[in-house]
Amino acid sequence: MVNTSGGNSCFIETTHNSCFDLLTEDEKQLVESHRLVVNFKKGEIIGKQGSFASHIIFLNEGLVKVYLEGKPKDLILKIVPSNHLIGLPSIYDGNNRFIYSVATYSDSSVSLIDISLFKQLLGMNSQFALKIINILNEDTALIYGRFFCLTMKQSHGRVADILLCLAKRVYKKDNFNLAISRSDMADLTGLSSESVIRILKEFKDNGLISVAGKDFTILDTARLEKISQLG
Amino acid sequence: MVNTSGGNSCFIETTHNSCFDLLTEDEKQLVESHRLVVNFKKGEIIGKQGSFASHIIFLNEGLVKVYLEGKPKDLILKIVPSNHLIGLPSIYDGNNRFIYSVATYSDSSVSLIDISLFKQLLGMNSQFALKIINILNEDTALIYGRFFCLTMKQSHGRVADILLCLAKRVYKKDNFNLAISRSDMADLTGLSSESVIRILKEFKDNGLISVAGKDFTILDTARLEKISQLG
DNA sequence: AAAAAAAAATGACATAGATCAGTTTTTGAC
DNA sequence: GTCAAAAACTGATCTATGTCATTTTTTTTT
Repeated sequence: MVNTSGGNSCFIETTHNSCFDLLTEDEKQLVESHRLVVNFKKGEIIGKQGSFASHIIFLNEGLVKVYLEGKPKDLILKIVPSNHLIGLPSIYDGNNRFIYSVATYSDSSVSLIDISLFKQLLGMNSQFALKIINILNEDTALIYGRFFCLTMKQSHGRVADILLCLAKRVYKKDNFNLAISRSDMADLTGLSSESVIRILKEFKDNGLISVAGKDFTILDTARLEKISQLG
Repeated sequence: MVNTSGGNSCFIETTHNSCFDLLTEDEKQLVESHRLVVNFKKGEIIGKQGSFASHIIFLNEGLVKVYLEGKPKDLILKIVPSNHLIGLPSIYDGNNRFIYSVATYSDSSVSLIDISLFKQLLGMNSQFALKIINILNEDTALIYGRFFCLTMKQSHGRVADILLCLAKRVYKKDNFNLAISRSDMADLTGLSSESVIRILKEFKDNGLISVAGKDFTILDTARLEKISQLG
């Protein structure tokens, strides 16, 4: 199920909301009463790498990117859709820092859960802890896949990969109106925007996709998948 | 403490044996009685990506690499020294598969702990589970650092990085006799062995290090660190 | 609706690092 | 200690992709 090498490396489909089902009524109540709902506009930063992580983030609605800040360019670790937990790796014995930055692609709503409450729950409820371990491990598999993709595949493979990912996981259909810019796609693939544009044109010329502005249609999934494997 | 961007990306110093201290005497006994000790020679494969992960691995003695298998080249995720747990990400609700391969750099001894027993312990003992979450998160931070290093730094930075890592963490002194080959260093840095050799020569010519065969001495840590930052 | 700003597209060029084809050195076996 | 095999090294290319400079298109603002 979890595909490490070769495959697609976009984001996890399974949602994280179910983990709260493992809490007792009292524990749920505790979370509910300590939950803060905050809205963010497109492009805003929800969490900043290195800063004190006071809360675990649950994305109610929206689309965000999780990334490491770099001098010339950032490294996007993953895209996270709604109903996912963000910031779990900040749960760390030492100081609870954000190990990455989080910013919105579109208007988003998040619930903030106090990190010490969250740790308390983990220490109280081992079934909940086990579920969180599951979520962390699923995430790890995802990041490994992306790590592999960005270090071992070359440009065509990476673009094919991201196109398939967008179709299959984000929009769940073969034709979609892309919410992100070419420059975002460049960040996502670790390429320059010029390269992304050139490769998209190539794919278009070869009948793999049709592109008109932000309207994309995947025409030849099979061939794209082949290219994604190691092209 | 955990350095994500910029810094060194080799492996984690803190050992994992302490996590077992959180078990009760009965639980410890259970682990002890189900533990299998196995020895591996240099270059042998301990775990194979994709195969069924029946056990969690604890490295008693030795040095191993954890890597994703790739067609032309593998991607080394991390080097793991003794007293570390390996294979924790296999703890996954679905099928327990190895999400990576594990092979020895040198003769090694491991303890194998049945994965369902391990899961059982996690479900029983929430303090233990919390500790495992900590270990997973520390690991995640490490991998992020390496991900950043291999995607954002160029060749000189990567080689400087690995040299510093070897000196600081593996051998814990500035002069050491390297156990791994240039080709292993290439794998570790994601470069070709020719490039590694050329850069080592360059560093040598510039008085940053001295190299004679497998004997390395770090001469100018400060400058190497600068190069490692983003060179 | 016009003007300004941002994003997308295109072409020319530069370059980091891979690949290839060799030579030299080291290691290991008998 | 000799020979064979592997590893280390070197130099000459090659190529994928980034960078830069410019134009066209789209989006946003007024």
